[in-house]
Amino acid sequence: MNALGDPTRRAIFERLRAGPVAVGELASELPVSRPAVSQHLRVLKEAGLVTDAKAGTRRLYRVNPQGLEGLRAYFERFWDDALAQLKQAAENDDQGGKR
Amino acid sequence: MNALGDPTRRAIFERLRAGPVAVGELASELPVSRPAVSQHLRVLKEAGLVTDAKAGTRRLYRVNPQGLEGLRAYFERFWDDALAQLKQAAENDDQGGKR
DNA sequence: CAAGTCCGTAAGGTTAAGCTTACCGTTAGT
DNA sequence: ACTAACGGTAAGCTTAACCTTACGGACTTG
Repeated sequence: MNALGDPTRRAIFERLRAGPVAVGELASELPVSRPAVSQHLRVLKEAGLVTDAKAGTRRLYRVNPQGLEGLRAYFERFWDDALAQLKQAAENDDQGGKR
Repeated sequence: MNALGDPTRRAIFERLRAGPVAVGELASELPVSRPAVSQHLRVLKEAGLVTDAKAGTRRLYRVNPQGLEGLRAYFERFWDDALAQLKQAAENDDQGGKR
């Protein structure tokens, strides 16, 4: 989750949405250097959001559907709870808890 | 999205999932000071993830379902694209890779 | 083997994020 | 009106995130 907090990393992630891309190509399309892209990719990889595969001398990165599923489930749960909270607040004006 | 990048902010957000909470109570449950909580709440509010309402001398914060829906939709779209990408990659492999 | 790509890692500098203390406005109760 | 509780804001410091340059390893080709 922290991984998507950085704008550059989100840009990389969104670029990867279209399909596998090599590190150099990513760097050429972004306003940062190639090593910076490598570091961002490492963060994304450790977060389980992307996977990498050697392709000759290059290295292709792509989105990891499993990692995405985790985030989707996270927000889905949150969303359901928020709705339940709203419904309960609408039905009951009761406020418990503190005095 | 940047709003949920910070661990403390995520803790606040998850605490708010159970229902409306006042600023002081949040601070008492977290390892940070009350002003820090206020600042985090401001970020969350500007991101549209929470809403606030005066309640006497206190101020109750709660999760904003609309903001959550935006995030959910974002990942949903990503999820669909990732699946499409996977399917296409599988088809390409079927046709025999190129060299 | 030699040369050329492509990429990851290390080291260092710079900026911004997060936290704390201090101060002030607002609301409620006595 | 006075006091106390609650919370937002300002100023300042500290740490960590991010970027760049420099270097070295892995792989392919002539």
